[in-house]
Amino acid sequence: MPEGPELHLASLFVNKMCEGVLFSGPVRKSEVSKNPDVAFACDAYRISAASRGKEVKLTLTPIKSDDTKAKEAQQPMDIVFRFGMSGFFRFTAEDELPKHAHLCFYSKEKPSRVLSYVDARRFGSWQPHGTWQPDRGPCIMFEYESFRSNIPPFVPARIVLEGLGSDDTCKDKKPLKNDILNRKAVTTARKITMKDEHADLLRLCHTVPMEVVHLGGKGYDPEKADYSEFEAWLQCYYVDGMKSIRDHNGRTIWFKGDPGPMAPKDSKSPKAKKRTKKDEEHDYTSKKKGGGTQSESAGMKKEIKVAKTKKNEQATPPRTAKSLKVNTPPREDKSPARRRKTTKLAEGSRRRSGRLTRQTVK
DNA sequence: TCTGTATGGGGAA
DNA sequence: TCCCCCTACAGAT
Repeated sequence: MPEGPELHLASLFVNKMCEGVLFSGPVRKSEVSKNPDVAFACDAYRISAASRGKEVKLTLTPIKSDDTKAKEAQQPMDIVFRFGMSGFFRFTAEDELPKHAHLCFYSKEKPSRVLSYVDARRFGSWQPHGTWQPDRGPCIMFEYESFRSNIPPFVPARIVLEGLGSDDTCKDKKPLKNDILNRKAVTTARKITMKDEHADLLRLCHTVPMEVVHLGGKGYDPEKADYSEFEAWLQCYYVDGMKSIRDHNGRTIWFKGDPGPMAPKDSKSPKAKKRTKKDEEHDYTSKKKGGGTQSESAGMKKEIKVAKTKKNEQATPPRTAKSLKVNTPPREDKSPARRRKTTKLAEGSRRRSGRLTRQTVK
């Protein structure tokens, strides 16, 4: 499922920060981004946001003035964002524009404030005049009934899904559609989840991200937010005592107990992963010492690209370590060193709350 | 300085 | 099915 909760929180963030703010001028794109320019310039406009699954839509709405009434009225523009691995929104002073800000909306006042789309890895994308991607499935958080009705049962998942109807048979039916899931409902859902090992898998796809959305008042700021509450909520991902295996795509699956019959036969934990020939070929940095092969030239090409990128972007001061307190049952190894290690490795990913599950079912 | 890890999604094979 | 698009950062060397 990944980023659902995070994208939704991003839309809430935009609406909160941009409420009452008048934006003005052109939308500016960084030079390094390969995403399309946003041909929108307006003397005065407002910004609002909505989310659906793993997409966020910004709507730029021009404000009519006497001047513009005489001219042709400018139309609103939707821009649909997908965050890739590292996208998020910030709202800052103009002189505090974040590194890797790739699309910027400037407020009308001086000095300006800026709503910026920030994306270090640049895997994210945006589409001017965009629409919700038509071939995506229903939003598991806010189109739960649709999500539930037309899911073809993948054969490997048959055992898990067997016996599930198209209807949600759980007693707690509050968190549907655009209803607001209150804390009481979350608690109820959690009790059901904990109580029944065979809790409805489809429902968990809905309740787990909704729990993240409703974790409470820490706000949305992927660079500065306090993730301790979220980290305490995690039950499996990077939690001491849990197991992990790489699947055939090299993706790490976290779980506890028996991995099940479909576990990759030669799978290893991430740390024990043996370096393969494919890894070597993929690793352009190690080619520096080699001699004149085709892959080397490809590697060098990449290096040049990397150097180019670094030239365009300023260095970031090192981040300070964040503390991690996991409020789950006591574990054997609680040494600060161990905790620091797992925390830092996971930090960047764990903060991407939506892609995490409390209990991975595989 | 080098290496491994994070893993969404487009597109080629 | 797999490559590729990218950067940040911790830990190893």
